[in-house]
Amino acid sequence: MTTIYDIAKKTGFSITTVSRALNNYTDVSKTTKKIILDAVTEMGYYPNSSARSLTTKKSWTLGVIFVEDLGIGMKHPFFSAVIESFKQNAEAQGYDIIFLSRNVGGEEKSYLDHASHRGVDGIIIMCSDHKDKEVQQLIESPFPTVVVDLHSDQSSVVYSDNFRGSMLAVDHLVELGHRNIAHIKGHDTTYAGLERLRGFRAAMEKHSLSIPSSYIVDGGFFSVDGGYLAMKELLQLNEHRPTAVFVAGDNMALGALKACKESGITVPDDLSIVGFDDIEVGQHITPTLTTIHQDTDLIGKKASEVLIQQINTRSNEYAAVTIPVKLIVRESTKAIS
Amino acid sequence: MTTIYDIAKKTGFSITTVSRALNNYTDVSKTTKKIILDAVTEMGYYPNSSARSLTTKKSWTLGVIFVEDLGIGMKHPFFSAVIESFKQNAEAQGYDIIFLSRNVGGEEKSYLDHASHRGVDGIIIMCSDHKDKEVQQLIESPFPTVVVDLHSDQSSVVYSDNFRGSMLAVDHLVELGHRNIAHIKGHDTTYAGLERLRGFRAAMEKHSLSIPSSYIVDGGFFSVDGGYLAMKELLQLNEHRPTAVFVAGDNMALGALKACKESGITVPDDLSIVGFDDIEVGQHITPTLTTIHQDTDLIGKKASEVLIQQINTRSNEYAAVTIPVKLIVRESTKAIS
DNA sequence: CTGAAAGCGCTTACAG
DNA sequence: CTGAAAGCGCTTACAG
Repeated sequence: MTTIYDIAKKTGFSITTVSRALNNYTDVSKTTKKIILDAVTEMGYYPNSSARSLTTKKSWTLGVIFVEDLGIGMKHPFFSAVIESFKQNAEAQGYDIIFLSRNVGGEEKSYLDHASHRGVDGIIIMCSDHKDKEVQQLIESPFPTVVVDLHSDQSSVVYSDNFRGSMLAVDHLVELGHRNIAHIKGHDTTYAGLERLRGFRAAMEKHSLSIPSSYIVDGGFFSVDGGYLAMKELLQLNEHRPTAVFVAGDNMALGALKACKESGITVPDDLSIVGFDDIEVGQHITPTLTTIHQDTDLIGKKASEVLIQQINTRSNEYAAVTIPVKLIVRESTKAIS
Repeated sequence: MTTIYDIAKKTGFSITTVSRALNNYTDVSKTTKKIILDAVTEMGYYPNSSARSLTTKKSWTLGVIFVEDLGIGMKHPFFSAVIESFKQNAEAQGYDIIFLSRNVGGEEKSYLDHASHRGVDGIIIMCSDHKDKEVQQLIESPFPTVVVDLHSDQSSVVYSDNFRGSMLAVDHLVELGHRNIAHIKGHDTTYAGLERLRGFRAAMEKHSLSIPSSYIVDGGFFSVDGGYLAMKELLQLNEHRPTAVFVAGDNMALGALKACKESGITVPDDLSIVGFDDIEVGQHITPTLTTIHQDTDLIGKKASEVLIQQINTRSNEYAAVTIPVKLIVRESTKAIS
C-alpha cells in the first residue's frame, strides 16, 4: 500500500506539501502540484480514509437505520426506493452509507453504540415503529438525524403528505358515487398509519359521511398478509358491506385484492379499492391498482439534503419537509352502478 | 468523546491494559478487567473504528457493488433480496457493509479507488454485465471478492443452478403437452441470461424438440419493458405461434403477461408462461406465476461465508458454489388442450 | 499481570 | 510557497 510518505519520497517534497496538493490547497505552486499529482497517479495512491477520519473527526459516512419489524429489510419496496435515492444524493456529496444494526459480531449493541463506533457524520432513520427506544435514544443523541415517515420534535423529518393522500383517495371514491367507504388502517404505532387514518376521518367528515366502527379495520404493519386478513373481516359484513375500501398501503391492498379474489368478489365491479404508496407492482397486477403516489425519489433526495445541511451547519434547527402526493387512477376503482 | 485515555486515567491503569481488557486478552486479571469494563459502561466509551483500522489494517467493512444497468439499484428485487441476506450474515460476523460507487463527491472514481480508500476487507459484486472493465479490474485486484450471478476464474462465485432451472421449466412444459416452446432470453452479456439459454437449448434437445430461430427473442436486461417488447414480437408469429414461453426472468414475465393481456391472449388458456426468479409479486398477480425459485437467502448467506472465509485464510483458492433451484407451479401454466 | 513506547497514515497550526 | 513537528485513538511487540 502506498502512502503519503511514498509520494513525498518520490517527489522530494514533504508530506505536508503532498497533503496540501492532494486537498487542493491554493498555496501550492502549479508545478509542484502537477509533479505530486502525477506521482499519485503513477504509484496508484489512494488516501486512507481511516487515517483521515482520525485526524479530521469526519468520516464521510452516513448511517442508515432500517428497522425491520417485518424482517424483510431491504426488500421493503418503499424504504428501499427511498434509500436508493438517498444513497445517490449522498454519494454525489461525497458520503458513503453504512447500515447500522444492533447485532455486531454476535454481540448485542445499540444503534448508538454502532454509530459512535463508526463515527458516522449523520444518520437517516427509516422505521415504522416510532416508539422504539433505541431509535429514540439516537434521536436524542448529538448525532445529526433525519427521520423518514415519522414525526419528531428532536430531529429533522421528511414525509409524504399522508393526511392529504387520504383526502385525495376519499374524494376520488366519493366522486365515483361511493358512500359506504371502509378503511384498512396501518398499525397505530406507525406515524403513516395514524396520519392516513386521520386524513380518512377528516375526508369522510368533509363529505358528511359517517363511519361505522366496523368499517375501520387494523391491517397491522403494512404487510400483504395483514391486508388479506383485514379484508376478510370486512367481507364478513354481509348485510352492510362497503362498496369501496381505502387501504393505507399497497402491500396491504395486494392482500385485500387476494382476499376478494378468493371470496369471489370482483374488483372493481363489486368493490373499489384504492391503495397508498404506488409500488411498482401495482401497475402489473390485474386489476391495476388505483393508489396514492409517494415520491420516493424526492423523499430520499430531501432527506439527504436536510441531513447534510445539518451536518455542515451544525445547527440545532430541525427541518420538517412534507412531500406532495398524488392520486393515480387505475383499474381498481370504478363508479358505483 | 471519551477515549481509551479517559478510561486509563479514571481507572489508574495504563492504556495498554485498558486495550487488552477491551479486546478480551486472557492475561488481564479478573478484577482489573471488571474495573475497566465498568468504567467503560459508566463513561459511555466506544472504541473508535478509524483508529483501530489504522493500526490493525482491518476495517471490518465489506464493499458491495451493485451495478445499475437499469438505474434501479436497490429496487432490483433479486439483488436486494440477496444483499439483505448477505448483510445479515456479514453483520453476525462483525462486518458492516458499505456501498461502493464510481461517483464520490462529484469526482469520477473507479470501484478500486473507492475500495482502496475505504480499505474494505472484501467485496461482493452483484452485477449483470460481466464485461464491465471496472468490475474486471476489481476481480483482478488483491481484494478478496465474491461474485454473484456471474462466472469468473479469478474470484469466488455463487450462483443459482441456472442451467438446471431451465431444464426444470422445459420439463414442466413438456409434461403439460407443450411442444412449441419459445424462450425470452436475458441479454447475452449477462451470465444468467446465457446459462438459462443454454439450459433451454439442452432441455429442448433432450426432448427432441426443435427451436425455430424466431422462438428465441432477446428480452434485454431483465426488465418488465424488455419482456413486454419481446412478447409482442412472439405474438406476431401468427401462423406458428408457440403454446408456451419460458421467460428468463420474472420481471420480463410480468411484461410478457402484460403484452398478452393487451393482445387479448389469455394466460394460461391460450398460452403458458413460466418465469425465473420467484420474485414476491409473482404470487400476487393474476394469474399467479409459475416460475423457477432462486434461493436468495442461501445465495447471500453463502456469498458472505465464502468471502469471509477468504478474508480469514488469505487463500488464493476460489470457491464456486452452485445453489439449487426449484420449480414452483402456479397458475400461469396449464396442460395443452 | 502490567506499562512505556513506537507506529499506523493522515492533517494542521506554526514557523520561515 | 514549503517543511518540521505534534497529534488524532488505537494496538502491539518488548520489557519487566
